[in-house]
Amino acid sequence: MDFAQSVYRLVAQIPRGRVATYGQLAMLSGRPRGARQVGFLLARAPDMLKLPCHRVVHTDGSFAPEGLFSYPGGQRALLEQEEVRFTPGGRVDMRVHIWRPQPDILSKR
DNA sequence: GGTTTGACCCGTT
DNA sequence: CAACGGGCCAAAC
Repeated sequence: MDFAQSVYRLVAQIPRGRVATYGQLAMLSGRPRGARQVGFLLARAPDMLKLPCHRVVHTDGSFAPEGLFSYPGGQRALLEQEEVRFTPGGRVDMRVHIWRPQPDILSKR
């Protein structure tokens, strides 16, 4: 399967209130060192896919650069709406919200 | 076809 | 937690 397709499909499945990391998505898509490519793919993802891109963060729970999300308050505000909890340092509490998909996530369909 | 550029990641300080 | 250095890889120039 195509790398981009795999990434897009995975992002589409991240549930509300949970987050995935770029590296994690790269790993699940069979390209362990392709984290930067995941970022690239999200940047140019077709709008019609309506992907929950705000649920993708850095491994340390920090966000994408300011200004990427047109939404007022940015990525953080979008996550707050899903009742995501943050650390005192202002990052996503990964211990709680990291997404753990079932192993067969890619084999379906 | 070499160089620069990123929605990255990791270890060290 | 922040700052730095080094590694990473495909696109864009």
